[in-house]
Amino acid sequence: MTSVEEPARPRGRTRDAARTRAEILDMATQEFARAGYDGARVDEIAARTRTTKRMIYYYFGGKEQLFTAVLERAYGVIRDAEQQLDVEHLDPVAAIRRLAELTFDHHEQHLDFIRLVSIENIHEAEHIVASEKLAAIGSPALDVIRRILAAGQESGLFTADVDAVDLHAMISSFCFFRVANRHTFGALFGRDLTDPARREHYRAMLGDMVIAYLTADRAED
Amino acid sequence: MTSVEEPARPRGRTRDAARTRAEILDMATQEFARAGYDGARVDEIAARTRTTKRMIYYYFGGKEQLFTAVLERAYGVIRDAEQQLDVEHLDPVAAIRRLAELTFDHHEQHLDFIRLVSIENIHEAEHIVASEKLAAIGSPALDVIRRILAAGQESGLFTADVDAVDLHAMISSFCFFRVANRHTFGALFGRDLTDPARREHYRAMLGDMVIAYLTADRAED
DNA sequence: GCACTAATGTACGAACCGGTACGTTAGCTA
DNA sequence: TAGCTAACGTACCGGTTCGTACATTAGTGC
Repeated sequence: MTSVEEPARPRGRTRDAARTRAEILDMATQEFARAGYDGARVDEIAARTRTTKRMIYYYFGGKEQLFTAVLERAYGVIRDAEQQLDVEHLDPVAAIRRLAELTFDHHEQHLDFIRLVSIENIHEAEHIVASEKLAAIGSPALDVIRRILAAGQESGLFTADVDAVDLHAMISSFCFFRVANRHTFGALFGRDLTDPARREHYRAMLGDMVIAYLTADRAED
Repeated sequence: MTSVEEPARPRGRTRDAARTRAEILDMATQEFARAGYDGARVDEIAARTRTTKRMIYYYFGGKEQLFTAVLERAYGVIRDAEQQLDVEHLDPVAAIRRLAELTFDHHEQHLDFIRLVSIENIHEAEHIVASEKLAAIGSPALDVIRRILAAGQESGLFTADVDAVDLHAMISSFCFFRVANRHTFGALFGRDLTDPARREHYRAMLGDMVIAYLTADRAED
């Protein structure tokens, strides 16, 4: 990728199945994220690789399967990142805040992934549903949230009656919306939600919101 | 739309520019929302109207302009609904909660609109940016939020340092995500965020979250 | 009732695009 | 080094799809 190719081999197309496959996946990710499933062009993906369209069909079978493979890899990256989570040594409040911040950062750093998820939702998650890999991918983050939540609720720190899935949805909502809808939001309300100058503001706002919700005084209930 | 057509006119195509235009717009909204911009088929839109493809080009010019017209009308509907907002007679806490609930309901009732917004974001809001109508559409809801927020902050009820745009983003995030991403979320986490049985739960959760955030004890700051 | 135009229908073209038939070669193995 | 196969390239096909040229008619104004 970093212009290291000519020196290694003078001319003749070397054969490297793994590299070719990975290169197709990389370019396909970019193209699908750029234009959506129907807007993406198989020829365009091929043109950006060092191989030809023929190889896309050779390795993946077709456009549909290629998109599924792109999704599988993208979700795999997320899952791997979630497995690195290390927040359980913190007290529940700090742990949840840290988790929210990491989710925030992750969304910001994986713009292509956010687009792929939006696109997949337009297609009603049909590729995910049909994928065996994605059916069983699980979510390490959910387990982490579950344990922190249990600790916080047991100690009486957390008053809210939520489970891990709902809390995950709450955190993801804000992170996802901020990135995915920044174009229409910016155009209509004149505010760029991803302006670096406001990044810390929104990151703190998310943490404040989640903690306020979890620890709110619920005397009135 | 309710099978009232044959009795009125026996056969010959009656001419009604307004009706034809509106019918095209209706079907285009459905088709674009169903399949995305590139996935939508002009022929399919035409087939669902009582007129022909020719009329789409006659009235709108092309696919691109048709999509812009669809967006313009969809956003117009939202704006009109927002102008009906009547919550300022309530105290700030109740007013914000009510506003959040109305936003929640509105998202749930306009699934096509949510999809169109997702699609427009994939295209980086290019149609909105290019539309004069949408550039000047404004947001009545923002003004309402601004006033409630000012009242709440002045009285000391609201401790959070947010402005109307950010609060609107917070509320919209949850409402939008719940509907727009329900397919991938459901497939991956096994929970249907739009299950009617959980509707009240999420509606209350949103209100709780926003109010908790706005009124949180910020002694530690 | 005549003329004019807005509104509508038909038929078709040309480019695009996913997919494939067919041929070739690098590199490993025996 | 001969032979075999995974890996690759070229050229092309056929259906799809946006868009339009051309013909027609309903309704309106005079």
